[in-house]
Amino acid sequence: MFYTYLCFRIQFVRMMDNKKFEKIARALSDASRITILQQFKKKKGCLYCAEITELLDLTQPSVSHHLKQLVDADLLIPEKEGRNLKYVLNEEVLDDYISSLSALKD
Amino acid sequence: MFYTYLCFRIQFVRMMDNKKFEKIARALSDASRITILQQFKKKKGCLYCAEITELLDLTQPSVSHHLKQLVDADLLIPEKEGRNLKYVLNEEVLDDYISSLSALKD
DNA sequence: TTTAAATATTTAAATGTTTCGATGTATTTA
DNA sequence: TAAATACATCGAAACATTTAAATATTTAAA
Repeated sequence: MFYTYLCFRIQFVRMMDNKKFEKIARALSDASRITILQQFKKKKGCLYCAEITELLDLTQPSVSHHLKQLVDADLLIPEKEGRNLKYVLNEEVLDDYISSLSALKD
Repeated sequence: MFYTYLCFRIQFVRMMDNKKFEKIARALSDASRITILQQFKKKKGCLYCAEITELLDLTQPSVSHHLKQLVDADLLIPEKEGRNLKYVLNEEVLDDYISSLSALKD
């Protein structure tokens, strides 16, 4: 006797308006910010502000500015830990953005 | 007797460098250009320059500028037809961009 | 071969972005 | 409580983008 399992995943896509889409695209349109996001892959989706500053060959105010763009676009979620700041990658917003892009093809 | 078909699609993902990714994201970070891309859904993936100019409440040179951004990012493929210009949505590049975004999550 | 139509380019003004130095604000440690 | 650490904000310079008016180019039609 065999059982066949059909596995699938339901993704609840929060529909994104154009303003939001534009903001995310703009946040993604900078070399430093792309570098930042790619680092999350290596650190299991969470990174500290200080680690990012080391990574980037930019001054601390510049890094702060870039992180603000990513947080304002909801791509990163900031979590305060004492006087340090931890950032978590917001995969849901990334998925919503991807869904909006896919919708352009239908 | 039953036959079960497992259907799948192999997508050949052309790996995209950060420069390219940045260019596409920037092309997508403007309200007018988002509006342009969304129109393709309604017109089966191809649109004429004149249709886009009507759509956009901008002067012809401005529209020309926006279309250039999208073409330079390879999101649109221009095809000359006499003195008209037809644009075709480049779904492959869109897929590559989506793949690069998905890769941020791994 | 003029003339008209469709699109591109140039130029310039207005606006937005990136960057850094200087400074401000929390928070922890001495 | 004073000093140190981590991060944010302000102000200004450099640079990029958006937009439109004017003009150029390409192609088709008269």
